[in-house]
Amino acid sequence: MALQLYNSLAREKQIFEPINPDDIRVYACGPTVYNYAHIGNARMAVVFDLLVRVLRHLYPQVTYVSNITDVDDKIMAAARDSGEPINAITEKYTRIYNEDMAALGVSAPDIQPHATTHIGEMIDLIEKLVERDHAYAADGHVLFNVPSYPAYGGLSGRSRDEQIAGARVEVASYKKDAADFVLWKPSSEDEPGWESPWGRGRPGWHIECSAMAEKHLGLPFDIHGGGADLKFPHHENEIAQSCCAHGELHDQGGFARYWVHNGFVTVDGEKMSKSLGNFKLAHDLIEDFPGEALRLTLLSAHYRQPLDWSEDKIQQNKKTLDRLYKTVKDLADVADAPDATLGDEFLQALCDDLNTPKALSVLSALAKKAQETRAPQDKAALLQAGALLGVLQSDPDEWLGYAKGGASGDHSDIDALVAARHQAKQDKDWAKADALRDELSALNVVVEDTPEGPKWRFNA
RNA sequence: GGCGCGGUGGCAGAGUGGCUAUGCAGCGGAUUGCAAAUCCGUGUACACCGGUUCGACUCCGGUCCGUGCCUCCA
Repeated sequence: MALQLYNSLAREKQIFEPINPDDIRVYACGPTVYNYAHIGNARMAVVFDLLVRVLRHLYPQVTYVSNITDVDDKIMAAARDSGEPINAITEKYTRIYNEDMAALGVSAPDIQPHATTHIGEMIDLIEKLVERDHAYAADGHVLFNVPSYPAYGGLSGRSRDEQIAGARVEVASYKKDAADFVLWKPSSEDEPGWESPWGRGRPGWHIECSAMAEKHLGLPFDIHGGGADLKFPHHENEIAQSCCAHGELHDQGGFARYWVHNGFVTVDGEKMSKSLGNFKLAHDLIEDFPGEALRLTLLSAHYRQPLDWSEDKIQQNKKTLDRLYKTVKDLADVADAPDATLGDEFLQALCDDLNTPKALSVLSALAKKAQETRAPQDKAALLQAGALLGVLQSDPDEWLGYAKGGASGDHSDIDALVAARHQAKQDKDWAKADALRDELSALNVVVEDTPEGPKWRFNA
């Protein structure tokens, strides 16, 4: 089945044609690790996790690289503010990021390169750019000369003149052109730095992704992604650096063929951002809600659309999962069908530029069908569809609260109340039975009468 | 100002030139001592104004509103 992706570079949906169908190569810009990731950051991780899952379903091998930016002025500022060493901060937040994303069902990338371990590759790349007259050293800095790359601006769709007209920042005096950007900058003694042909310094932001993508994937590779706000300047600059370093002055696809950008998470219609203070940390949310409910919420809108975040929406998606898990529980005695294949309609939805809302509607239809037919292949189709989305993989008893937390909890009191109510029912003492139900409700316990006798669970 | 995206039923959210999206919530019914679950039924939705068309929510033009990027940003 043909995968279609909206390619930001072409500004249209295109059929994905791999460079080498035997190894699909994907790069997504990862976090700068100086504090907790918010749910907007998590959206990118979940979206690209899904894209990689779909690619793995379609192709025999996928190499997914997503970096950790562990050298950055914001990290230095965080270190100053907290008094902690820089590497303590970056290690801490890298670990937390990976844990939090795992809680959202995000599989680890195949390779998670750190910027600080690729300084040599960055210096090599900068040297190439200097040799080819695309970059120049000035005042301890090395800058990329934007006018040397005529195709500049192709991704974000703005000419160089437009950028200058809109420039909000003061232009440093050492720049030849207002649009030029930093590849390397000097570090003072108390700042992290590496020896280079231009003295002790550290890389600018954009060069790391060019260097790491090239090292781990080779050029050109298939798909490069990230949040929509990275289109300009970050991705624009990556393209400029990588294409110019290799003499690809005209083909913007000389770096990556397809550019995929996810939309923002908003709050009350406004972009979630650290400066507005309207952000929700993934780390906090996973304390309060199941990761799967958060993941489903992130997938409930198409990835390129804005997603307005609210607790109500999480609850709604949790209820959807509750219903689906009830279906799975219902089908517990239906045999597995290991050789069953994923339904076409479901895969088609995801192959249409990751149309997750459509896919979710198919998922509901699959659940309904499986419930009706109780056929092994229908059950398998439901579970496989869930697996591709990264949901519905927990134990339904666990999810629904029937699993009572193993040996840790003593529930003899609840068992006694349930038994007493059952006895009252046998005696047709409805008043007493209802009173006991109320007591149990107060303990957050739901009792369900089934043909096999009463069952109870904690109200999740 | 430049470039872009969007306005769909109570809410969320796809999609299509003519045929039920779907989910959550609600309503009616079946079932149930009660409840839960399940099943059946149930909504004359596509910002506004023009145009094209046999027919537009879907295409074109305009208007209004919201929102994003324009070198911190997923």
